Amino acid sequence: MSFWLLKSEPAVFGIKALAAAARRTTCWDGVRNYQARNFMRDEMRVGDRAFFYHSNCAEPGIVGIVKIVREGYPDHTAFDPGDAHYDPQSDRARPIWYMVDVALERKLDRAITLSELKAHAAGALDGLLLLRRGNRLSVLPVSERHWRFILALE
DNA sequence: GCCAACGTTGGC
DNA sequence: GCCAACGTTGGC
Repeated sequence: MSFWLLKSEPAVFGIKALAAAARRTTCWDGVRNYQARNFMRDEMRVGDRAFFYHSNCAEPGIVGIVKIVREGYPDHTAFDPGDAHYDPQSDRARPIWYMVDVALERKLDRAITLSELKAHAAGALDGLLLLRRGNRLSVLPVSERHWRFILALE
């Protein structure tokens, strides 16, 4: 089993929206970055776990845990001219963008904020991609060692 | 293939 | 709202 971190803006789709979704499940659509796509298309497996991270908000941080319930498949929002993530380069015969389905496993008892994670940047969380300067990846792997450490902070 | 311009991300 | 970082685009 592998571990991941998925970013989402709470104003767009936060943990509350996921908790309210049918079967507490959603497709992780709209990712338009090749590296992030490759992780979803090629590496995520059913049963993998991911941190649900709130970005671009007052208090960025990890707020929940989700599990991957469906492996990479074409992101249909790329085919829809009315969708904000429409990409005319992508079509059903040759899809460019992929997504996975995730289900909420649980909300954390408390949010683990970015500033709290940063406090360990030079120690136990050295190498965590989220903390790399200027990191903008919205889907990124987390080592098992880092996963366990972060959960112990909760 | 280089690289400047541009758009987006995301913390603050 | 600002701005640094960085991915993408497109002219050459």
